[in-house]
Amino acid sequence: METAYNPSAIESKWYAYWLEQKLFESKVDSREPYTIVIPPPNVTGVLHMGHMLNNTIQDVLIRRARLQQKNACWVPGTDHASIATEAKVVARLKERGIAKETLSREEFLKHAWEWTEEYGGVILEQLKRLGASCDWSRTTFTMDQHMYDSVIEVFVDLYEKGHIYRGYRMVNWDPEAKTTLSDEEVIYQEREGNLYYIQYPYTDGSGALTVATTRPETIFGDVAICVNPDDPRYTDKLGKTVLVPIVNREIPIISDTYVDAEFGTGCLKITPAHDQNDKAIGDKYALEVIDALNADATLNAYALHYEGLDRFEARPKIAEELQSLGLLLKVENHLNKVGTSERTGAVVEPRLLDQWFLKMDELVKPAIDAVLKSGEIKLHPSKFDNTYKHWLENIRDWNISRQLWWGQQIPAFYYDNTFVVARTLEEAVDKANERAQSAKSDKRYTAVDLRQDEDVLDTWFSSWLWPISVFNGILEPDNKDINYYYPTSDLVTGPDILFFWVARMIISGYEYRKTYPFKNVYLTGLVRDKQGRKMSKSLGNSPDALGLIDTYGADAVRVGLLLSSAAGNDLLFDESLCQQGRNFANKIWNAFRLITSWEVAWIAQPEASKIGIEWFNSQFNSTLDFIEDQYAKYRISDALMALYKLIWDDYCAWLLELIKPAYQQPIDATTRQEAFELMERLLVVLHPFMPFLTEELWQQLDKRADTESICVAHWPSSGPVNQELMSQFSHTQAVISALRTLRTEKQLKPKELLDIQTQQTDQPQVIPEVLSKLGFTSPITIVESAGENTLSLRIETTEYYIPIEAQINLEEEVEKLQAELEYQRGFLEMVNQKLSNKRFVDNAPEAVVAVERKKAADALEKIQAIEATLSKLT
RNA sequence: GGGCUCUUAGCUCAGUUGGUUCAGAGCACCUGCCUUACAAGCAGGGGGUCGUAGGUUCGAAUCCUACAGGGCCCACCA
Repeated sequence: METAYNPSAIESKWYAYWLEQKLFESKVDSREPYTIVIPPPNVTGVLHMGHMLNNTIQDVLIRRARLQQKNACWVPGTDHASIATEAKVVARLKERGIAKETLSREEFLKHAWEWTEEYGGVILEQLKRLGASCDWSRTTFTMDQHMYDSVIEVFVDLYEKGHIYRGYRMVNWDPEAKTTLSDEEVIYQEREGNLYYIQYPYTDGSGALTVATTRPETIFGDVAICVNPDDPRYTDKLGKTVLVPIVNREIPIISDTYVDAEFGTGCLKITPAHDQNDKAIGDKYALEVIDALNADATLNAYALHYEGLDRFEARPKIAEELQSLGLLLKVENHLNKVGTSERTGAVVEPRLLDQWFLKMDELVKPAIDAVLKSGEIKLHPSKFDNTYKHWLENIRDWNISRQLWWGQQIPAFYYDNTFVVARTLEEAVDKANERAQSAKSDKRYTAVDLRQDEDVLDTWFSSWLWPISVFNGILEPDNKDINYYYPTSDLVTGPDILFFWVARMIISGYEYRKTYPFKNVYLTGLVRDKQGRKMSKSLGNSPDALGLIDTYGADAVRVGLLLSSAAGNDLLFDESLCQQGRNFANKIWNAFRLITSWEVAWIAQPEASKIGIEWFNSQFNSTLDFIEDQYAKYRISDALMALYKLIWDDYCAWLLELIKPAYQQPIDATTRQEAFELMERLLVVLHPFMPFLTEELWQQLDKRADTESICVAHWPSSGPVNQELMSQFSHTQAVISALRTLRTEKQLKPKELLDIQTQQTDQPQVIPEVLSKLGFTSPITIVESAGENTLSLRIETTEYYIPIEAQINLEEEVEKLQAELEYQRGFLEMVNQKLSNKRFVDNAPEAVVAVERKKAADALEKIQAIEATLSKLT
């Protein structure tokens, strides 16, 4: 065996083996199911650090469940991501000189499917490199036929239940993608802008009214000027009219308490077509709506000679013209929040459009209760409860239509001046005719009379069904998969899509399965770089995920990611984390090399080995209990760290050193057997974190049948813990540590056996066999006095004081002892002071007072011992 | 603007109901070792008045208040 672990060949070998053995495939059976549905990545996405973290956690959970003999099912898949994917397809077409507008819907979709087939699923292949144990036979794409049909079914159903409606409303418009966005898809950013003070001349020629605006290009849509009714500056102006500059259109001055007299000049221009609040005021006072913008955010004919110009290009030009007209009073710098598109980054334009909405007020109720009242669903960490609650309680109707082609086309069919909602065109024709019939109309419709809505549904309107639709639970609500696997067990995702996705899945779960979609939600943190910056392409600070696997091995990367990422905490990623993972893999590799290198002989088991193994069993059991507890709390990092220490410190550093035979000496059969069994148990517990390494070693550790894999080995159960032995052992460790320190400080040769003489002052006992095995002889004798250049001194360990005999420098030692004496006297005084405090003695629990008394007694004892030693020396 | 949350060693973080075991872990760092599993290692070591200022208490990293500085979420101030 090589002296270092070399992951690359091993990883591909075992992944292929796992697939071949179908170890990740799950079928309904009588075992307890453990289900995770993957947060489907964008079908054309590539693996980044966030995915790696997220999917490693899922894999850890699913592999552990598998070892616990549960029926583990991890459903993988991808999302069609309508805006993002459509944008990419449009860009590629543009490169080839094809404009989307010149294509029919069918032609465009053909290109989109081509793209999907070309790049789709690359990310799933990359997940395999990471070791993800998904049931690939269940791979699902949100545009698969049954997934598509599920979405349509749900739309029709919700429409029929009255939850979906069509409305002419102010919506968020992305002028780049030329589609509407939901409120959640708008990201507000602070931008440096200007506040323009524009003068609107009174029609009666009595001067002008000054209005402050950040968007002078919208003056073409102005329909009124509004002031606060209590603003004394304007009370005599109410009822007058002013002229909109440039277009010279006459508009009234009105008043409403909405206007803040403190801001700007206290005058607000009302532009109902381009601002949510203006629309509200416009509606209140029955004002006209003038839309001065085109879909691509260029100005239209209302803007006269600015027609065709982009809104941001027009802005300074309009300011210039106003300046030349003498109507621009001043321009101030102004910081304001601008809504931008989550996908394209374009500045979002509020627009009045006919759109489809999902009414949320009723649907949301069970989703609130599930997390905050019944506790059916738990968020990890729970600090997200508040955020979740706030969002759901203030939820607004969801705009679910998108002006795109890539996605599920809205199943609404228009004819005459009305529409029907139906699963298919045929069904729509029938419905239209039924409706005509019941209205006693003679009119009859055929397919050519009906025209389907051009829009598609928001991507999240398909992903909110994911935990149900991957098991086909919408179309066949009683099939055996959905009944068995749903509700799923755990969901692992980032907090950035808590609203987009998690909350909505909970809503749809209660609507369509009458129960929660998952029991636990593990929210990971964001992966950031060492400086705490978000990883992004433009900063170039995002490491190549697959490159890391190539360099360090998948196991090492997994460990590196997990070691320092508590749930919900951002992870400041640094490559050194992977190094730590690699070092750990190597440590285990070498421990394995050691135990498999021994010759076995039929000799008696040394006492030290026997004790060591008994101790390690206790240590293992107590650590396993701890690990189970950490898993139960979803503290994966802590579980891993405990295991890391168990393997590195306890197994390698202590146990192996204790049982290791002398050079080229054989080992007794019992010890070797025990060491192997312990290693095997450690490998199983480690397997969820480091699947490849553990499989390799597990296979080499014993003869395994072709079909045997650590993936389906049995998770060990905890056993009894010998507390007394644990205590003795840790005491012995402390003594050894103290002795080593002494040896280092006194610069004794490493190999030199240090004769120590210990005096037991209290339980627990040191274990002489352990001391001896590790290079310290330890006749238990009491040293009464110091000889020449020899001192009986006390070495402090955590709890006890052990007299040690060693060669030392007397002067130095005296100095040290005097310092120690002073310290102890001060300490004693402090404790005595506390003990003479009546309030303390009366109020503190008995045990606490006893501890203080013991401290005092110990200190006194120490002082006396030091004084005695000093008197002998001087 | 509203709400939530955080501040503990150089870094990333544990620290449950205030009380022995509370001032910890991993990494990094320093010193000495190429000792026959592992230098991707071994042995040892130094680091913190727990953000600041008050308060409650016999006792505060822990509870309360204010302040300072981060972070997150939400919100229509033109």
